Amino acid sequence: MLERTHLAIIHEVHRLGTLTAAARTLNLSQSALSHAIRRLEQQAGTALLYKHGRRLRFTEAGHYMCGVAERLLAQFDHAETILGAFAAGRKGSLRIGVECHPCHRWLVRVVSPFLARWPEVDIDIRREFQFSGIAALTQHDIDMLITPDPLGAAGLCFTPLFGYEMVLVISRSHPLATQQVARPADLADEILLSYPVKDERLDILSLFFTPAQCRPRGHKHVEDTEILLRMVAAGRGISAIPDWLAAEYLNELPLSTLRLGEDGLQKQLYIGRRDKDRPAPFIDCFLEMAKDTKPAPLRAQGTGAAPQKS
Amino acid sequence: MLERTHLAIIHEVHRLGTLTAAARTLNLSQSALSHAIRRLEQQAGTALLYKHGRRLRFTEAGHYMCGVAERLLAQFDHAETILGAFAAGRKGSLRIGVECHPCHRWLVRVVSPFLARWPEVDIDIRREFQFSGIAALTQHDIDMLITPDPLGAAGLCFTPLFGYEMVLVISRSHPLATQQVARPADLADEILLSYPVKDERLDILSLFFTPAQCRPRGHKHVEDTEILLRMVAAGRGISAIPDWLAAEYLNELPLSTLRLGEDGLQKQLYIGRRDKDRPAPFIDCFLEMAKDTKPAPLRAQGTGAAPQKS
DNA sequence: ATATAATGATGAATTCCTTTCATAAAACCG
DNA sequence: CGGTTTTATGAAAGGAATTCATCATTATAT
Repeated sequence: MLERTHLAIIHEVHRLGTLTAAARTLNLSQSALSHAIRRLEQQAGTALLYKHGRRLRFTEAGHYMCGVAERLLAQFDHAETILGAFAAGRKGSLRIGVECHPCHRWLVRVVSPFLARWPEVDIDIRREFQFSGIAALTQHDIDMLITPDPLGAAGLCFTPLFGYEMVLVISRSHPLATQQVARPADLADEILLSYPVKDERLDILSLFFTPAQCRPRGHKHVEDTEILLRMVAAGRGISAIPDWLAAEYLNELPLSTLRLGEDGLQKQLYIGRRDKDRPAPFIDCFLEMAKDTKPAPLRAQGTGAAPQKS
Repeated sequence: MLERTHLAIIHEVHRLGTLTAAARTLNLSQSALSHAIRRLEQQAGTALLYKHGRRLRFTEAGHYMCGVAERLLAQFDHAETILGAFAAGRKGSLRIGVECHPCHRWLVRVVSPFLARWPEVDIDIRREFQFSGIAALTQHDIDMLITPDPLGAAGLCFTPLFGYEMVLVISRSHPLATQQVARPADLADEILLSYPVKDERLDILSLFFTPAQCRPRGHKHVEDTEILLRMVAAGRGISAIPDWLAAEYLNELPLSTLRLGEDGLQKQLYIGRRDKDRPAPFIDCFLEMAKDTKPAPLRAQGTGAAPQKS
């Protein structure tokens, strides 16, 4: 029967390349590993490793088991961590996924007081997901997901946090800076700057340009908000960001904001979790604190759309 | 350390409600389960079960472990199922190298029915090799190699697939189109069109021109068969392709085929693999299917050499 | 109430599986 | 060709899981 030790052995052999090295890190003899693998292979009826020179290589089945090992060992480790948290009289750990690039600043404002109040709870924030954030949540890779796109999935529930408006940011010296509203056609000759996210997850493309059958002239990815906005201020492109984020920068940089279309691009941020999770009190608490933390208030001094926000 | 057996015990106790019942389904004694849980609890430092009447109830931590058990056990089971599929030879992947540019159409005719028959086998076709196809095969970069040049290498074995003849294709309006046979000297003033392959791997050069100490006037590389033959038809060059491939195009394009030299340029296609590979049944099956798939039959209506094929 | 059945807990003994030890075989490296 | 590194293997040792026998507790039936 496949056991955790088998997975650990396979994982270490994969990581270190040799049985001998793996044996060292596992505090076992090389012989023990060799025997263990042999036994597993006999039970499974298929080889997992084969000798290539004096090293080992994985067969297809072996490679498959590597993947299994990586996933399962992580889950074992996590389970033991949580068990330790229970033992220590606290409740556990909270892994939060964020599918909203600019949300980082807001999230920090939620997490800081939470950590103070639950000193025993570990928070882990993840932004990269193998597939989607939803999948990560379903598969227990994370415990909560902050996202503007609450795609329905069985066993999940989403709570609205706050509404906001995606606004266009342009340099204050841009010809359009005097307008209140931007239309797709106005921007056909611009370079769009965005976070490095798939096109279909960029609202300005999917909800603004594409319906108007129109595209900006170019599209570049920028990781960092500060740099992105400095590039916009320098007239090297345009971008779309949440109104509250724009508000934070209107004092510092020569930027103007415009509404995207007549009605603006209205969005809503949600927090999702598995609905049949044990009701750990600190999870509920995090949710409450998140709901009570609105984005930094707008200072009504920029131009264009942002100040008119509801 | 948390082991699979712990999870199995917790899971069964949760499912059946009592240690005694769980012990029965697990083929263990009630005592074994009791001891195992006790050990785990001591290591974890927290209780998982507590007596309620003469039954057992789960603590918070125990409930959490139930969830972990359910998820992890399912993954263990699934992993073992897949491992069984590997062992039974149903699952795997087949990386096929092709050292024969025009073989693509033929290969598709082998692969399609194969995929239908082995739904769990993934096929990956590779045409570019860092060194040679033979090296790729020896180094386990591919699992099979389709090639007309079975260069001997230790540990490899080659199975013949079918014989064919490399024929010269020229435009039907070419002065030579009336002849049956082409000689190197006839072609000294032509532009040779070929797939982008090293000169030494082009049979028309190494087996036809070079022995006669003669070269065509020019040599250009073309990736695509269709385009190559259209260029030939337009009189922009000549080329050498397998007879069966030529046959497919003789109806569509104004082409003529000529035999290369008195005896023609006879070739044979082989399929090679490592001879001490664990004999996965789907590999043998692929080989059988490849042997049974002859190239599209010749339609004896072209001119020149092709119709005389053996 | 009391006997009876069902269930879990526990310590000691035992069994079985894992690990180690010692050694061989193979492969790489100068 | 030795020296070194690495894996494979059989036998022996060690240790952890399991069983056995028994007790304690609680529910159920009479």
